[in-house]
Amino acid sequence: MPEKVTIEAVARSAQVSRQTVSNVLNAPHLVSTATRDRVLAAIEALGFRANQAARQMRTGKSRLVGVRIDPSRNGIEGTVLDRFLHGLTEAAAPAGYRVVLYTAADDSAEIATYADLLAAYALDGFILTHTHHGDARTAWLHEHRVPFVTFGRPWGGLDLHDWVDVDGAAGTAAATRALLDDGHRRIGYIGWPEGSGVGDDRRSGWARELATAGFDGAGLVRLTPDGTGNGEAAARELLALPDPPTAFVCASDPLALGALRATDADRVIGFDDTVMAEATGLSSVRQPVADAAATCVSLLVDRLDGNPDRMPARHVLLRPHLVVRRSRAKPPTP
Amino acid sequence: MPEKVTIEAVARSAQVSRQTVSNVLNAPHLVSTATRDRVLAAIEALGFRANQAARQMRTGKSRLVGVRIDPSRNGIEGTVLDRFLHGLTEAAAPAGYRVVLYTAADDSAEIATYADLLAAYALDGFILTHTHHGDARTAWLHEHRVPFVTFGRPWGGLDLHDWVDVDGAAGTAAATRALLDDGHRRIGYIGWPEGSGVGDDRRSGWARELATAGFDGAGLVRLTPDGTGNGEAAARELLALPDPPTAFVCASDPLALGALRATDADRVIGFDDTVMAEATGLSSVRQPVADAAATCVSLLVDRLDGNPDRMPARHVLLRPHLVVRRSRAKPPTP
DNA sequence: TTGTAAGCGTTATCAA
DNA sequence: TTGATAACGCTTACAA
Repeated sequence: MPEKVTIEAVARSAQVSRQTVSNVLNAPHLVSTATRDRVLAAIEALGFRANQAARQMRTGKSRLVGVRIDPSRNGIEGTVLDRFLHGLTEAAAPAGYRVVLYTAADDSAEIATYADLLAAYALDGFILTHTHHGDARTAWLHEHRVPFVTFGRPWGGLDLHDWVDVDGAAGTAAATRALLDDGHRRIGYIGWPEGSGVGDDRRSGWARELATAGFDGAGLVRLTPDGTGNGEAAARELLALPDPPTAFVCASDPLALGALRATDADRVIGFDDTVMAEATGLSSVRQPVADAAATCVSLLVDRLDGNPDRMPARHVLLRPHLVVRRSRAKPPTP
Repeated sequence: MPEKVTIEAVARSAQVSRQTVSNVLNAPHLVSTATRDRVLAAIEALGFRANQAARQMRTGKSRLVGVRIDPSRNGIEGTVLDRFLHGLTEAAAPAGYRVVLYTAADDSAEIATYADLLAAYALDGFILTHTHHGDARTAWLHEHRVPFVTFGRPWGGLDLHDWVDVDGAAGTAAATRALLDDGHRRIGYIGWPEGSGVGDDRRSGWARELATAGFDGAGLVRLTPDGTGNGEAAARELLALPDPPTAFVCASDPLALGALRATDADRVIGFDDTVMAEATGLSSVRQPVADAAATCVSLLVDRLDGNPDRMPARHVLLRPHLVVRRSRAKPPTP
């Protein structure tokens, strides 16, 4: 390991006391320009980097934030979560923070982990994903005054913490709009079973856009989990209708990929713009995941560096955009 | 935040000195059973958790290991990396270690980050991915005596560090074997351009298995990067041959998905078993990523807890397995 | 503007 | 077997 350079060594090298070096670092305005430059030069020359452990003992701050990493359950989340983690790590570093990972099987296990991480490593805050109705985690963190930001709205829970989310409805609305613009009039929706905030949100965008355009989506919905063949079966059911849809908006790329086996790519739009969309030339709604991550970091860091308490909860809703692949179909002959 | 419980509080509560509590934690054999139980009870009752920063100041160990998180470039790596990170985090926790993330644009940036992470946070070690020929990172870490394990062989570089890898050749060999068992005799290979250790390795498994069975793969190879349409184009080229292949082994799921558009799923096998394989019912070779992660952690922790120096480099090669989806085709009529 | 002293929570050393 | 003391590297009073 590289031998360690302490503040003491810098002080000796710059011919000042330890405290002056510390002041250069933490309160530069207290130090004369001449000494500051001399100290800075010494820091540079020796490659000094303040030891966090020692710093933490005095300040109580670790400059570490925690994020849970999930097993990529139903796949999609995996790739989005991955981009999210990368975005967080990249945004946190320039702000002087590092990301620590943890896993947890459920909310209560996660809460136990908070306690552990807080006591042992003094994490400064957390970034939560997969918020849901009646989330025990946010309640616990709030109660214990631990700073945190969620990626995902509280979905029916109390709205008293910072959150960042992507407007899924706006995404499916844009997809629907694009299909309408291509002349489609009957546009089906293949999504997830009711009850998940994210799924319901995405469906509402399709329904809203269709209604706005004066068309009716009644009967053109099939709800099913992601999974082999599910998207295809749903699409076939809809296509077997007396007055079948000519295009599909889907809640996910796996579902869209299934629908694709029942019809062609120009009439199907997926969600999340995963590798499978890219690999098959499928149009898909892309979440601004890196933006979301950067925003989460920025909200959290604001709170950590500012006064954590007297700061109102802030909410940011980002708009996804449609990634169009292949030329879309000409108006269908009705 | 939960109020902090120090070793001092435990000592008072158990009517012993601070040092005795510390001994119970770090050298239990020095303490009588009676006092030990009393101290343990107090620890439990107060919910004491040793402060890592303070501990680190004495021991120099942070119980933190670093892992780089990449932007999911060409997609596949994203989902595999994601599973890997999850596996690492899950395996590290019971061993008392936490995972810290960092990003880096290239090797030299990563090396700069090591220095930073080591100086500021005193990370105990690193787990590296994406090893390549002439990897400057492993050289630097070795030179600075920083413990590390790589997920991936050194591919031509010096073999003097611990590594864990998946035997890609065994995977494509198994895929080839399965197609041979189904009666296929001319089996094409669609893979990545030459030069990447991983890609060359996968191709060699197909070639070897075909040769072993007494068949010839000459002319049945197409090499192309992952990307929209590439797999399809490659498959079509091969199918246009005078004596075309009846089945395909592919280096990745995106390539396989492309090939799938040129022929049917029963004759194509992908690699990495990503969501797209699952969503389309494609057979694919699955890497034991969680095993690999657990093995990396175990090798690293061994080295950290044991004597880091006098320990020979250890290498572990894990076997992937073929995930068969859909019934495979009957022997083709030649 | 700079320096002195104290203390954060832990463990290593050494004495009892 | 247990306990007192010092030290890890830093920052926050406070004094010069």
